[in-house]
Amino acid sequence: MSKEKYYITTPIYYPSGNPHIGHCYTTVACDVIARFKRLEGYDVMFLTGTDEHGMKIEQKAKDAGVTPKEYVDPIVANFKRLWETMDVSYDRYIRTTYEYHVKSVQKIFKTLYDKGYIYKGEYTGKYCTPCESFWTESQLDENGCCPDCHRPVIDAHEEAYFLKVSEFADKIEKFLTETDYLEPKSRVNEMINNFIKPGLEDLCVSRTSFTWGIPVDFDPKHVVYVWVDALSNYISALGYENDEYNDFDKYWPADLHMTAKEIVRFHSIIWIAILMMLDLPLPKHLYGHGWINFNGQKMSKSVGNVIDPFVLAQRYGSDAVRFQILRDMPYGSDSNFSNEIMINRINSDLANGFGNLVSRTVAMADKYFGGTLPEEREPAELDNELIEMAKALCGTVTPLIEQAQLAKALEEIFKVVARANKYIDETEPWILGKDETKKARLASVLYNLLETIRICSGLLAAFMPKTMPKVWEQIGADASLAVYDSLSEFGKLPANVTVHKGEALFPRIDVEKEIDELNALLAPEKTFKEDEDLDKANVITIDQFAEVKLRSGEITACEKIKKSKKLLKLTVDDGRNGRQIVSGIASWYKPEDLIGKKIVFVANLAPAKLCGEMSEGMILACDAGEDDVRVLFLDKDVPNGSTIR
RNA sequence: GGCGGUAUAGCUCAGUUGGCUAGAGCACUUGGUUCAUACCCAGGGUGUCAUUGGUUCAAAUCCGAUUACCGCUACCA
Repeated sequence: MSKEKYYITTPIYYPSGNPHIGHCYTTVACDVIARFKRLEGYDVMFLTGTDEHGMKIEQKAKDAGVTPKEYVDPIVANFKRLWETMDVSYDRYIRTTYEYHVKSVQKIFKTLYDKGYIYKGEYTGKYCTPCESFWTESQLDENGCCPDCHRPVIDAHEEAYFLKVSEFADKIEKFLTETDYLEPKSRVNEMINNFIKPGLEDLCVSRTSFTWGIPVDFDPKHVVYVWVDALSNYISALGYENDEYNDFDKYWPADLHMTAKEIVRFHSIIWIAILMMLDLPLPKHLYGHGWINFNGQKMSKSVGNVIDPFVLAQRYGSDAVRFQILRDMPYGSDSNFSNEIMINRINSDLANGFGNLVSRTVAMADKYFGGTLPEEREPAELDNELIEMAKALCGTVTPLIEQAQLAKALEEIFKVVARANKYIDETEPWILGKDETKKARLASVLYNLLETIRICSGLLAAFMPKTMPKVWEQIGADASLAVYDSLSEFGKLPANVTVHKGEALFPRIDVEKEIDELNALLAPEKTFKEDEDLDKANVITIDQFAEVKLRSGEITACEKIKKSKKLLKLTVDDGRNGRQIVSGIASWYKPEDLIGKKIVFVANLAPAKLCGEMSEGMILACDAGEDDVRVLFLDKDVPNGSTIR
């Protein structure tokens, strides 16, 4: 009987920066599923990797004065180090810079070209002449100007290859609506309504504006653009069109592509189109999960809330981190993360719930029987509910894990843990322990607890691979009892099992103390590169500075501009006739946060019309982080219209 | 602006095809217990089920309107 295969993938991550908790979530979720599938007896292929080409990396490498490969190598090493830290059991790691992948992509590109699915055309974009950069409409700033230098852009054309995805619109729509490929289902609507219904456009799949990528072998001034390059990793890593591996026939199609929601589009439309063009079988499932927010806001360095997974793993153990990020991720939507949530979760579920259950059970077996249970038993009616729950658990959890509903699966397991704790109170083993005639009853109680722990720990092993073997050691089970079939049977431990008291599995954490320490750790993290920008060429004279007229003002009214996501319309009391200023800060401030506040504005900026609203000036704000902006506020008693110098 | 979604206890959320006093976990609080990691068990809620109109014997649950918030809106990877 040959084992069934199971092929699961993470996206390949873009190593333009170091990995964070978001990468952890996707990868750890895949790891749990992969481990669980292995437990079930599947022949699992778990793939992860890095997507290392593209303009952004070329640029970052240039800034750092190294080659793109040199830039990327240490970051890739960090990704691998993180997966090691987090006990991620990937079977294969692909880098798009690997020779074999390059070969595959070139062949795929050529095949698509020969089949007529790729054709040469012209790409129209926005071009900023001073920056020598191409931009897309969506990248432009709120004024429709260059996002870097904020100067106007012009229409520009470059020769490029296009992929005829438009031809496949109907087939893709059918695939998305008639199969359960894309989960959660709400994403299907978004894909259909936003892309397919308005008319799917052909996709530009090559670039000439940068060189860090896979060359189109029959037209070397072109580089294969991300779509064909990155997405192909899922098949090139199995040896499709290369000699490095040859298990494509064995593992393809993928059983599950796991991704975060922002790249669902690529995996549900573009990837499917490419596979259809290549006449390859289509993957079975795509799960687009939500993001991890920090205290309800996006993660941001300036708030000190970027969570370094290495730090967390070091402080709490990788298992606790794995547990937490999966435990609170609701199916299909974003989750909240904070140090406090994490610590509370560790305390209540892991320390108080599961850890303490193991601790008290083992301690009693030790105290009343010297560690080894006698074989005599005395069952009672009371035992049945616990036993039935434990026996049914595996059957409940298995499909949940299959559907990537990992939070739900954990919830089910911890219901049984809670029931076991209650069972101890109901049976009162400490009273049985004092009565010589109740030894058989006591042995039954403890045995039932040990068995319940065995089943729970067997199912939890995919989630917390480091800790569960310690549990088995303590309850006197060896790993052979943590095989899948034994997890739906009750009574696998030997009747005269011997337990071994051990360390607390998950020590309780002092919440307040811990949070203080974490905050202290995060505070000095900030590093600034600004000084590097302040070279001699940027020095200005005091007269030049005086040309900018800065004044104080008070925001007397403020509202969102309906047509724009970013813009707020401010009415400012400038100590004179008042003026209206439009500012692109809606992502960070709500109108009610601003009304009544004193701000600094540029008084002599040329007026401009933004989204149909006149803006007379600009308020000052500071880039507090990668995606964080803070307005400069003045003291309440500063008169409106004062000169600032 | 277009398309979609959500609005339920202090917090995070369950509430299946409309049906009995609307639930869970956390937090809080009272009591119990002592085997255990100051832990575990039990009890404790005046929640306008966002607002509003409608369908129905009956609506948190279906339909309409309103408000608020969120997601997606394509060549960034």
